[in-house]
Amino acid sequence: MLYSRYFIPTVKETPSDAEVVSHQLMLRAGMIRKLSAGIYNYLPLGLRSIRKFENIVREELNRAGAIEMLMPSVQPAELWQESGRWAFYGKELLRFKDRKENEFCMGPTHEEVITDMVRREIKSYRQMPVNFYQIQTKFRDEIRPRFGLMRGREFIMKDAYSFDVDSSAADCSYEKMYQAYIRIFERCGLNFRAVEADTGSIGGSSSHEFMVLADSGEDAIVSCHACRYAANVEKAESRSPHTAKVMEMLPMEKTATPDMKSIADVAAFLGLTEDRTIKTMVYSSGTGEFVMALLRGDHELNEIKLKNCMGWEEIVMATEEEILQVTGSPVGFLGPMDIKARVPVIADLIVQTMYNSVIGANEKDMHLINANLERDFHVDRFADIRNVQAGDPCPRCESGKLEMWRGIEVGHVFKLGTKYSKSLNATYLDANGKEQIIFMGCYGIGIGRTVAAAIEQNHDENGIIFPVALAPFHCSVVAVNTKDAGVMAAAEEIYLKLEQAGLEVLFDDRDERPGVKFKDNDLIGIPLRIVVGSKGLAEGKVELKLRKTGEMLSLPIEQAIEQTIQVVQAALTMPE
RNA sequence: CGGGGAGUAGCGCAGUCUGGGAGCGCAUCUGCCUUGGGAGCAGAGGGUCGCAGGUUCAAAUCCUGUCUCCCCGACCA
Repeated sequence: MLYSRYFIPTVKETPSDAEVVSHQLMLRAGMIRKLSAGIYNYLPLGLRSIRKFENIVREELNRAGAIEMLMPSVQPAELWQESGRWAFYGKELLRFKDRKENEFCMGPTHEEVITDMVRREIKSYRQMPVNFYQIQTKFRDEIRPRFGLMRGREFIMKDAYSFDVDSSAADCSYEKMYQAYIRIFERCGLNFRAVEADTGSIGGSSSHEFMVLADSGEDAIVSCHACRYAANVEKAESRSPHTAKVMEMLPMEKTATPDMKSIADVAAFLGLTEDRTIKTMVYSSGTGEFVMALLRGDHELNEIKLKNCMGWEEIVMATEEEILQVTGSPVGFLGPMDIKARVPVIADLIVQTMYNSVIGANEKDMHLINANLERDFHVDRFADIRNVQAGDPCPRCESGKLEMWRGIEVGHVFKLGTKYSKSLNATYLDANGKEQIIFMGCYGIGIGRTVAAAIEQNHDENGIIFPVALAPFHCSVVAVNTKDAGVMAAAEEIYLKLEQAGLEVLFDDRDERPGVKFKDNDLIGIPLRIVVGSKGLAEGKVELKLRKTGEMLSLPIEQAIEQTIQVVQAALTMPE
């Protein structure tokens, strides 16, 4: 490709509305341009990287036996009404009517459409297992799109759906996809973890997320340093505490803590560490039910765990008025004693092991010290309702401790069970001619998000450092001075030879000063660069520079070509 | 949806408080010059100041409304 005839509108200054590095660099490198909030044009260079990744996904899914198809992005409301999600999905589902006043939506995901197709076409156990996938544009009207391709409203997603005769066959399909995902992200050279995850609104029995590790990630994940356990913090289990040694209970006293509303304030005021306090929080189901949650003062409540524990569909923090109604106390001094309304009290497991704690007196400006379980206050149920912390013991192995990371969710696999096949009545006849419900799994990969995550993980102050597998071009050839006929001839020859070898080459033939070309080549992240200049050429040499290491080699032309080909091929070789 | 911020040339911004010539840097175009890390000189083009209404002799600037975008939060494969 001739740079001068291609279209790479690079930008020197960082656009003011881009916050994270991948967004900034994709804009600066001329890969994307915003059309509207969360909606982007993919410019030629950006599209090349996206296609690269799509093809890796295709190759690995085909290898795993999945079958590609394509579903429409516009979907009829009836299917969503049938599955029950028309009412449930909320404003994220973009709805509209056609000229005949029939209701439609832009597909945010395709469980309904694929299940509808399958229930019409798959009738026999002989037709399974089967796994359909597509790479297609989704639309989700996110409350707050941000970070460029990281969280768009319109975005490209690979979604796959497996159909099996029973639960154990479905587990097998799930495992295949899980392994395919590992290969996909490994081929991209990404540093990632597969973690246990909450199933959220998609539902189903269990799921794993594939997380690219990056400080800018929106998710917190933990992994055990000793065993394979890894989980999203939303889901990560805290190990039930060893039974603590029994301590002598001191007499409880009420003490004034004027205006001390936070745990930090109270602990400091009383001269104690935060782990000696118990904090009390009130949550609502949004439908008039409340729960009081007790946690050790230095711990954080995990709303998802509490929600699941209560069996609620929604969970929201109670408002100050609601708290006053329920407890009779203003926020900041809550405790489980003498509460006005009868609400369940759920305490984190570790509260069982606490003695002589500080707890809100349920009265303005008052706390209790030396409060003890059972003697002084009652708990209805103990449950794991806190977020794990870095350094916590691993819930699966004896010696491990949990490490904490930030991650970008690039893939998610779910065991759906019969959630959709049941509501949409997708059944088959088994070997005995008996009707059975199909078992499903679904599997997503954010295409644009993965490319963005790769940039998030691979960049420096000069720009993107693409892994070879995702680079829009494998290498570039830079002619330092385009007016020098010898330089141009040599550069062109190198360019042609590399292309003949099957490499994707960007030939920077622009009539620009060298500095401009170097800056642009660095910015757009081409892994290898051959620079042809008059000085080196006089000695028959050119320069080969590796974007990643900055390593610079002065080599004879043929050798530079050979090495470039070798490096690219080595990087692209598929595992096994 | 709550809180905060911003819309002035393709990009980054000043000007708005205190009303009166629409500006700066980069980019673009022309010419000269230059060619190993975003050069230099000279010249040129480009903006109904987000939109609508109001106040005024006069509005980018004051008032009202409205739209869009960004950040934080809640929310979310």
